[in-house]
Amino acid sequence: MRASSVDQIIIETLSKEHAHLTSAQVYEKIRERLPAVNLSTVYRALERLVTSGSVSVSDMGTGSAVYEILADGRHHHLVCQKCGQVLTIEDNEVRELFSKIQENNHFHVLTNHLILFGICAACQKDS
Amino acid sequence: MRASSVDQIIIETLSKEHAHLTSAQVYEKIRERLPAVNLSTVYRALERLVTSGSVSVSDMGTGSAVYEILADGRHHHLVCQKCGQVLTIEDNEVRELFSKIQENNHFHVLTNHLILFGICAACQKDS
DNA sequence: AACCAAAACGCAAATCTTTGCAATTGCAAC
DNA sequence: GTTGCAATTGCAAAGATTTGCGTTTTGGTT
Repeated sequence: MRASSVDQIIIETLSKEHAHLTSAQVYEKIRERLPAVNLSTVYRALERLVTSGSVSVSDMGTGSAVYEILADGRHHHLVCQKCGQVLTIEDNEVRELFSKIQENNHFHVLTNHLILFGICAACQKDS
Repeated sequence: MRASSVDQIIIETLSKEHAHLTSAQVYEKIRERLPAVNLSTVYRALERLVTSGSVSVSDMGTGSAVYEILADGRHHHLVCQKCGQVLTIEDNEVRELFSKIQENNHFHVLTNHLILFGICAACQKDS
């Protein structure tokens, strides 16, 4: 892989934001520095970064995928299907399962950002 | 929810197939019995069935989501990012994690079909 | 410095999925 | 049976993402 300026700027942007950004949001952000960049170039750069493991992509059920830098501690998310609330859970809650799956199946898990859908505590009470 | 004929036919179709079908494949199949049905109707019916828990949807990284009946024993998949091979793992390997997450976070997990990406044993040897 | 192959890019088109809206249908109460 | 309302549908358009292809850029080699 070559050092693409788009890749670098996306990493810098996502590192500064520390948030889930959609492709469109990433596109807008990096256009401040690369005004002529094309959206498909952003998609391809994001794909490279996800494959290389520096960025995570997740479908949180909002209609478009969201991207996030993976530099700081890994984490995962619980998305409430009723109220849309997003809970964050730490990686150690999940890593154990991944280890077992790796042992049992001789499969090296690369997925680094899990999204689980369900119902949060508050919405469970409501019903 | 009302008894939609499309919902019923999709369930019957997926039950017969016992496979991962794309929305386009579902569309073609049910057109044999409902020739005038619209693709967006199929999408909406699939969404209902997924929400109600009778069908699972997963992005296996093939460009389009795949749908599967959930009637028979639940299972999950490991997708090799090198060769594309799909391994099936049983629900008990995963249910334990879900239980812990439910306890720790008072969150009722509804996700019923997990897709984990990684590298299979064979491809690990190759590299 | 010139050259080459591979990687990245822009653009347009294709593909996949969702959505707004008006029309239709099914179910239940009357 | 008909009336009313909400769920479902078709259609067209919008939105999200991927892809083919010709061009440009990059990094390494001569």
